[in-house]
Amino acid sequence: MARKRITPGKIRLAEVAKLAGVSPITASRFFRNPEALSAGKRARVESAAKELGYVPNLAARALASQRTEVIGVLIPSLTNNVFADVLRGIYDALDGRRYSIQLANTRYSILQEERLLRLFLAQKPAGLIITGINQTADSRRIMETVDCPIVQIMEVGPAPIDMMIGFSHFDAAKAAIAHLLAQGYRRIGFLGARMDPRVQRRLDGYRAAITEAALFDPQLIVTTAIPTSVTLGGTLFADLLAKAPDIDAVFCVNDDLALGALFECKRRHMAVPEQMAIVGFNDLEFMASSEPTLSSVRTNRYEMGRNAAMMVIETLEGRRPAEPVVDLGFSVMERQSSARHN
Amino acid sequence: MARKRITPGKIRLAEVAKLAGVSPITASRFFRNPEALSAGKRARVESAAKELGYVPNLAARALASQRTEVIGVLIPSLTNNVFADVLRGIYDALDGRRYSIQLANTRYSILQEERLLRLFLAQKPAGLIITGINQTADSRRIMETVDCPIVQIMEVGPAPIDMMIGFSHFDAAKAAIAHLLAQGYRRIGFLGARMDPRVQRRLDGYRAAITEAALFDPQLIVTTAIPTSVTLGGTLFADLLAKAPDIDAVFCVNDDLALGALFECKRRHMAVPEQMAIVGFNDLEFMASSEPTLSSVRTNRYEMGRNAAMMVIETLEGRRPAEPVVDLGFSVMERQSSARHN
DNA sequence: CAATCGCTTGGTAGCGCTGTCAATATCGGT
DNA sequence: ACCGATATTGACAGCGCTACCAAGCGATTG
Repeated sequence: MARKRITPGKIRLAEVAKLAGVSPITASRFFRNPEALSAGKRARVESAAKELGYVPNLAARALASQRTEVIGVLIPSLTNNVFADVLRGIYDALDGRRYSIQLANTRYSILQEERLLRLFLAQKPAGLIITGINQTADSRRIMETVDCPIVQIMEVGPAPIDMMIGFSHFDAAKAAIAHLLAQGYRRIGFLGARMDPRVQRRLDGYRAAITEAALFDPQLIVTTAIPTSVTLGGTLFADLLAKAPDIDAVFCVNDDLALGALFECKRRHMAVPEQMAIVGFNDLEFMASSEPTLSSVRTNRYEMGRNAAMMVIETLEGRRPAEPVVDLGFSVMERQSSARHN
Repeated sequence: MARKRITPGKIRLAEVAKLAGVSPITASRFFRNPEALSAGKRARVESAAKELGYVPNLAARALASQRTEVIGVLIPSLTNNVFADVLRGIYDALDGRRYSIQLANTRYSILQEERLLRLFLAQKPAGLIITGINQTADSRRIMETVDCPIVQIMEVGPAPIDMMIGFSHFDAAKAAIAHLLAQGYRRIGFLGARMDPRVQRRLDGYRAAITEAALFDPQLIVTTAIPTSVTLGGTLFADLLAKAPDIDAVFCVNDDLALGALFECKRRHMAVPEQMAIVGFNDLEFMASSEPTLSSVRTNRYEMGRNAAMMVIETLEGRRPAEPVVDLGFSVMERQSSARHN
């Protein structure tokens, strides 16, 4: 038996079209490509839509058009401040646009990432933003075959899947060490936590710089797989001091560790920078207002998120960015904690 | 003319049903309510789906069923650590479940919130999580008429729209001040930034406690609409000292301000807590490992997010929580920065 | 003046799934 | 063995929108 499942009060495209005196398909076009309509009809549809308070049904649109206006974002952590800034950039770029964000947390697991990727791509996203350049072979293959703009963020490297925006963690760490060396420090320790691929590359940069200066010593390196925290910074710093009591500086792979190291210095009544220089990474807001102020490597996280989203949007709108790989660089912020070593 | 738009390679529910030897509707039921099938068919559909790598088309499902499996989340800030924890809780609760999250940032504007709310509700979300209890009258009316579980988070108060989980910011601030009073402090300053409704209630709590002790003095209060930061904490603390040089303690509405105040003390060579006690709010991770360790009011942010999501899910699954309003409480973490005043 | 072109508009059918109800199978009780 | 109740299964149409193609129409062209 045919029982119409009509929803009485709901305003559909057909209602708008009727009020505007056009066909439904013309009304549909108004929402997708207003320029295709003649000025008269455009105005009629617009006012009809406003009068009725029409809101398009995205599910119907997605089903009929076989695509969505959702941009998938895969990040490894929700807690890390670094990603908060990136996300803010992404959301800001999309503000007021038709696209929306679908966020997922890979928890630093590339297997989890692959699973989420399959889930995302099955729903035909308009675009994809994914963290880093270390995906599983399968993930990579899937992404190469899929037909939507993809931006890898947080770092740059060879062979982008599609587009890429970030900076060289290797160079950034190397520059931080170069700064310490230039300031006269010689026994420079390394503190690393979580040791995800990007942190690993910072370690490589440290190693390269310190080896070039013929100052390498494995005793100077303390790392752990444990997620980062300020408390952990203190602990790792204590470990480092136990292994190498004669260090005169420490490079921390992020600012939380640096802050933890600073507090540990205070607890031990070690003067910073006189007895111990400290350099962090990311340049979170607090680094500039601690006592002493803490040196760090500034990374452009908000811009990274914002630009990544813009690259996706522009590609979708047919204005593909001229340069698919964007290096946003970094800058070493030289502050009190790494002032010149007498 | 009828030209079928058939997508050749795609696996639809019909294909799965055919391979399993059942009708499409039975296969459909398998994915929504497996228990409704006989064991035999259930196994057949399951293996057919796996063999074909079937992934349901969510747009079609949403269109046909007139609902989505998306839970909308409205938060005022993406940067604030506090919400990072809440979000983590929400995402964790939904992990492995069918529901997904649609996140939106109100930027502390209830007008923006209302706009986003309309946008969300037009897409018929499965549920909604919204921050705070201060919505526009229109927002409130819209939410009251909509038929999906709604949880207000971050605080508790009278007249929940539907469900509510949080704690009393008034009581929490009052408890922090009570602690300082009990420790022997008498001239207790207040530092507030952003001054959103919840911060406002913390100010109310401060005022109530300090008035009860007959120690109220408007000179002790420094607030600003500027968003919070560590740097701002230092600045506000300096302002406070200028207005009331004789203060012996300061209560900061969040931990960033508290950290900024601590650094400012160090810059001024003021001993903490001997010359200046400091208490923060939220108990972020670093509070326990600073030097000196910083007292704070612990709030259960992760649990709040997690429970809010669970309340939505349980309602959706017909197991509505017995108690619609959950007070998660708080605890005053007494640390070195507010040690007993001689 | 017929042929051509580009712009705008409309008709038709179908996107993949599920709500509704009907039909059939199964079962225990008497 | 029969009956009604319950558990399973199926048929049909429709959710609201857009892809596709065709047609109308005035302007342009040789």
